[in-house]
Amino acid sequence: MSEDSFSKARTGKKPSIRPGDDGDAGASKRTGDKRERILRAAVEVFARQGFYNTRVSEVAKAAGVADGTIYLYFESKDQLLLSLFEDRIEKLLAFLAKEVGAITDPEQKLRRIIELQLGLLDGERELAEVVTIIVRQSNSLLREHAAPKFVAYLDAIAKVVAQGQREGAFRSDISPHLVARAIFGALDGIALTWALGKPEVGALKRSASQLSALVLGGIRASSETIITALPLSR
Amino acid sequence: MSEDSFSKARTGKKPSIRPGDDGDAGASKRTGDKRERILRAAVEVFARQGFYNTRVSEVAKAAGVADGTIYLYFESKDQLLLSLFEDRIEKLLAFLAKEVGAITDPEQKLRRIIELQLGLLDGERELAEVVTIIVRQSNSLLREHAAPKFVAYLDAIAKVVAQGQREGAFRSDISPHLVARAIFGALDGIALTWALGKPEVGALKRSASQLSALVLGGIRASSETIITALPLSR
Amino acid sequence: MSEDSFSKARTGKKPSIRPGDDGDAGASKRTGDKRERILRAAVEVFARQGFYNTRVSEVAKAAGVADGTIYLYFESKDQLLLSLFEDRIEKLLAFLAKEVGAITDPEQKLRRIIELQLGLLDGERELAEVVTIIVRQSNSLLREHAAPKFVAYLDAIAKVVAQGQREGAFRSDISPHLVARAIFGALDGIALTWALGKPEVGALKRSASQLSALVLGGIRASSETIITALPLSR
Amino acid sequence: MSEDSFSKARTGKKPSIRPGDDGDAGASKRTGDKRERILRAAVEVFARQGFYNTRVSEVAKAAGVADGTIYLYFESKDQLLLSLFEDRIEKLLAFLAKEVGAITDPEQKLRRIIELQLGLLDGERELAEVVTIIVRQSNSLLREHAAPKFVAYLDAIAKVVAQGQREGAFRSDISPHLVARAIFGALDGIALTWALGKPEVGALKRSASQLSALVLGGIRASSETIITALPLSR
DNA sequence: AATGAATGAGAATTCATTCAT
DNA sequence: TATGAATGAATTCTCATTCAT
Repeated sequence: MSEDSFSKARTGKKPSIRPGDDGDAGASKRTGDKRERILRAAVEVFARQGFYNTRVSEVAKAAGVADGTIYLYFESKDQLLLSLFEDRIEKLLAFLAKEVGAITDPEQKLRRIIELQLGLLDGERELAEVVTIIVRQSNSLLREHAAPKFVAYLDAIAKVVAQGQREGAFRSDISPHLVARAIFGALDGIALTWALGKPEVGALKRSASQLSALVLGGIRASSETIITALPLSR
Repeated sequence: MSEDSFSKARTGKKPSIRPGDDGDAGASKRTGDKRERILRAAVEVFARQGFYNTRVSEVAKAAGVADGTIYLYFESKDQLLLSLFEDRIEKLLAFLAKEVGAITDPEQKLRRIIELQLGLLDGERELAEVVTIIVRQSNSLLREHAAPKFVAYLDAIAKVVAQGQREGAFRSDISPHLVARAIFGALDGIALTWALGKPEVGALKRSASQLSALVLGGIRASSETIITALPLSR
Repeated sequence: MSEDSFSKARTGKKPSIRPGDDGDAGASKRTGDKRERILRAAVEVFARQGFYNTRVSEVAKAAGVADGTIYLYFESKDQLLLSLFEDRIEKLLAFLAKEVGAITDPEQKLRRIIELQLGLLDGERELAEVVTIIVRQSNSLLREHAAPKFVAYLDAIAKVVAQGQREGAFRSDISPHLVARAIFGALDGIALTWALGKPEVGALKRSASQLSALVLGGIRASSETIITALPLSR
Repeated sequence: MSEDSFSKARTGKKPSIRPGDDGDAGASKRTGDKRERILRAAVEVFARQGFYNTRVSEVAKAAGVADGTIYLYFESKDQLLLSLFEDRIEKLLAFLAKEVGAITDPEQKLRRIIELQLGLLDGERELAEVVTIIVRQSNSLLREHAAPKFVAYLDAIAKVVAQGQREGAFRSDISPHLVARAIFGALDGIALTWALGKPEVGALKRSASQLSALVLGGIRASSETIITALPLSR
């Protein structure tokens, strides 16, 4: 169901040497600093206005740098979005590994993941936003460049589901990947409508716990028999 | 968390009398025909390339009309997207009412809705695509103009959930609206990943039945007690 | 978690910081220089081809800048014309004040004004052209934006006439403002036909002195009695 | 001080046979009727909005015909303006000949001309408007196509002045053509400022008589000696 | 490294003109 | 003849990207 180009540079003339385009998260003194400032500004502005409705100059302004500076760190506006995504999802995966790795119960793991993506954990809200933002912006970006990372994220969720199935806690008749997608989508949908309405933190928290209930109710092994007894489609 | 205007036409001068602005779905010979052709072309192209990566001229070409013709039927590119959304979601709601109205069992209703949005019902795939497409393109559009219709769609789903709760078939400790959003999001997520991969109808069908299983397992009344016995969040 | 503006662009977002918007006539190295170059090019091209028959790109070319550069200094093509008018008429008024202020005799003052508008004074021809050009291009511009300045110019002429009347040098039975308009119109008409034919400087000079003779003959106090003795209209 | 293209047709494909493009003023039953209606509508709309700010469709609407119909009578929008001018100025000249021919006194003749161009004579206001309108719209039109007719009009005025000079009523040291241009310009300027302000017929009438006084005072033979005794320019 | 003025390709939109009915 | 829906060339304006300082 989706789409676009995300290729063509407007004029041409690829830049050559950029100061700190190491892709390394570790911020060096000046460089990484600025790169990070730009990324942070980009998340904020893209989240508010959308990628296509954001001018590079707006990101620059929000980052407190000159327009041209952005091109010292990123090849193009598209690359900026892509870098943003890769950089953040990597951190998200790392965070996930750490957070979830410490938990043994699959159910608790899923709760944690849900809270994480809804930005309810610590100061990691920004991390969470990026995934959602990117997915909503450019399918072409997603399709052509970011898909692997995105898939890795979904895989991480799926792995938890698979674990639950192995341990007998979760029903086995549903594909872990489907569950992962459904969870991701549900989270995305909740975030969307939450953003469309009047954002209210309490509501989001409540949604998180209800979604957990819903999802866990759905995959808990006990549901299995009943479900399969019904005709699945018409 | 969001953004834009979706208002001003370039100059002004609203086209007052448009050839076929009857709003009638039945395409008359010349008139409704052309408007409809443009809408159909737009769905297709927007779905493939995304709204922002689609040139008006591309829609025109796909519709087999001249660029200018588009502006005989729609005020602007933005309005085209908006009209598309309003026109289709209305039909979707009507279709939903008809399809779902004939069913009494809430569970079966939800299955039907899921199949509908995944475009698995008859030739109504296009109807379904539009909702997903628009939601992915412009939040501002959604927020400022299309939100009411979108909400109506979610409400229709929520109503089914509420019915199930009243009848005692579904657990009552989860907000029907949350369920609606979650279902919508899950469907959207599934459609997205389906589109990102190599679209294969069988897979989508399987996903539909699994998602039904997941969701129904999650909201069936039997899940209730178990869930609430667990700590809802960390 | 959201996005775009959809507000674009085409219309809003006033260029806030323009490179050289000092309004200062003295061209600094880069800045005022370019704005001034564009204005000068605009006068020239508009004068030759007319506002509506001039493409922005033609002005750009004449100014030796890129098309987009024009929009760094002026909001739109219309604004360029308006700015041109305001900028120049202001200078014209200033020049008028200086030139005419030094003269005491009202008759001599009028002569000077006539010469000024015909572009016979020094290198001030360009100043003069603008007034004539704008008046001929857009009534709406004149009506909606430039009228005050234009009126100020006419007022300046009227003031001289009024002075002459007070001093008894000019007849008092004709409205100073009417005289001002007539003089302006006559000058404009002369310039027009001069431009329509084969421009020849000598001719313009002769015209100036003859027009002075005509006008002064018409408003000199001595004419008064004779005139009023005749039936003014049918 | 002048300009434009007035040439290029937008697409091409010159029409071939038009119903009533005889250039004949005598309106045939259907044809001339419609042609005349279009012309009248054009004067009105062009006068109000200016040629370049008027859409062909607006003229059509004002004339109560379809857009395409205009092209049955006129080759192009440009040609419409041109035809308008030629048609009307011819009538204006004829009217002038009749009106002025009946008068012997040059002074009275000039008064009459002034009143005519200000649209103060009978129902001939429209005739008068056209001259003023065209002169303000497209110099290129004037320069390339209408100049001869326009010159004929100015000549008619000049002739009256020359007659007065021959008869000794007007001073001989001013070129009749210059006087003609000055009168034309003054009238034009008065009409312009009248239109820019709040049109009020009384004011226009008063202006006419004052302008007559001014002009006649300026060219009456009695002014001569005094004038020439002064230095004409700096 | 950083800046931000300048660039110019690209895109939406308009509107004179055509032509099938 | 008349119509007006359709056409598509032309034009303004935007904004990602460059590069001289």
